[in-house]
Amino acid sequence: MRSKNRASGKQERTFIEEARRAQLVECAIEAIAELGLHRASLAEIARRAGITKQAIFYHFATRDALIHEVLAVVTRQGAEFMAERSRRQPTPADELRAYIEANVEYIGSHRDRVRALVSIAMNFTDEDGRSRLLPLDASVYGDSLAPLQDILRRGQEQGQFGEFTPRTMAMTIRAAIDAIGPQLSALPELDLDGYARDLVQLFGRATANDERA
Amino acid sequence: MRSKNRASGKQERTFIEEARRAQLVECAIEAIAELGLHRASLAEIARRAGITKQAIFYHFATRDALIHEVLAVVTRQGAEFMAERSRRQPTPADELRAYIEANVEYIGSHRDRVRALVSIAMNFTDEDGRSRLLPLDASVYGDSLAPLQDILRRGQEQGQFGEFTPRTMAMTIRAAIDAIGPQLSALPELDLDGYARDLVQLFGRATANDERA
DNA sequence: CTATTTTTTGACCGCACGGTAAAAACGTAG
DNA sequence: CTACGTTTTTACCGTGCGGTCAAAAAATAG
Repeated sequence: MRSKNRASGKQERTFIEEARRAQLVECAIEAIAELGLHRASLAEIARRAGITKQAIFYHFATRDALIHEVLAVVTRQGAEFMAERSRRQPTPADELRAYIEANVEYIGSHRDRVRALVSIAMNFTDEDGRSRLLPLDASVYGDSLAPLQDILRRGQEQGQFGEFTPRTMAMTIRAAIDAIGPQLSALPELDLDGYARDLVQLFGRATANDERA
Repeated sequence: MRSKNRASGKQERTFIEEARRAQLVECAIEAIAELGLHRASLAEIARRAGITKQAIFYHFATRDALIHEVLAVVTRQGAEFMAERSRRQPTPADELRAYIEANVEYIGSHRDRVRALVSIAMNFTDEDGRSRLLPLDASVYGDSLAPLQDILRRGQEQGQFGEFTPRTMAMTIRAAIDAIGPQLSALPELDLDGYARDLVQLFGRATANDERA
């Protein structure tokens, strides 16, 4: 019984249910990446899954629930990817380089997911204009910025980095990275490796300590 | 007769019509900035103008026409603002500083317009996902970047700037500036003057010629 | 084979959207 | 006051949306 699952809170999901949920999430990602959030209707997502719209409601209570699941899946997978790539680096400058390279690589190899994420972040709003993503807003302007700011501060304390406002530097680095997504849509042949190299050089100079011997 | 105006192409618009059009554009800007493009329905815009939805069709053929007019008005006013502020500067480095400062100032003093512009740029799409803003896309990834790249190239030729890829540097500068909008929404108390100073310093270092005597 | 549970569908609903047509209100010149 | 052109409203359409409900179809268990 489903009601038993719900009541007990346990996720005794069937094999089929798990598979369908995963499939629907994937189809939602593709639809959102391709059409934007507000055009990715349940009918459209269902069509891509080879299912009727009404069947979605068996697996997800509302459309919002499906979108939230998309968010959860994408952010979790993104975190896993970044965790894999960010082996310990000897110095803050190396950490910064690794951070930029890993981010650019992720964006390049997961364009659909990034596109979908951006579309959701920008358009998943309440009846008023307020974002329904306080957790994500916090993650974008907090969690996601925090590790960067941490690297920058440590670099300054150790004298490897010069004087600057860590928050502004962190925001600028993230902005430069996040700008890649839209650019890829406009000009798909963009040389990502070269771009990453440019960014590493750019922010290497911007963070460098001028007063070095 | 209206048809006469249309047929001749002449804009013999009444005083009232001109005023209504301007009012509707302003209301549309506010609605889009507040609710996002897809929630800014004709009914909502009409409500803000104290008019019925159907009256809009007398002044604008379709909703798209109204949105396009919003775009035209905002971009034109923005260009006027920037033209005013960008007095000739003696060196490329000064030009770059002036460019950053003028942009940040504009964003700070026209938040609604910037928000609306961003929402339109991100969501004004065709039935497929393709942007309906080739002119704006060109302006965002071309026209708007071109003067920046121009400054950067001249600085390199004159030896005031060091070695870097002008396109990447220009993209990063624009990304840093454009990131202000979303940040303002999240934390409205942001110190814009300080932010502008930080950016000027940051990109001053990033563009500097290391091999200077 | 049958009974039961899980999964999917078909038929709807109410709603808000962009858009249309015709009539009413308004302003103004003769 | 009247006639005429301008502006706005009232009354509608058709469409697609998210969502509900009961019945049908697939699985699964006995």
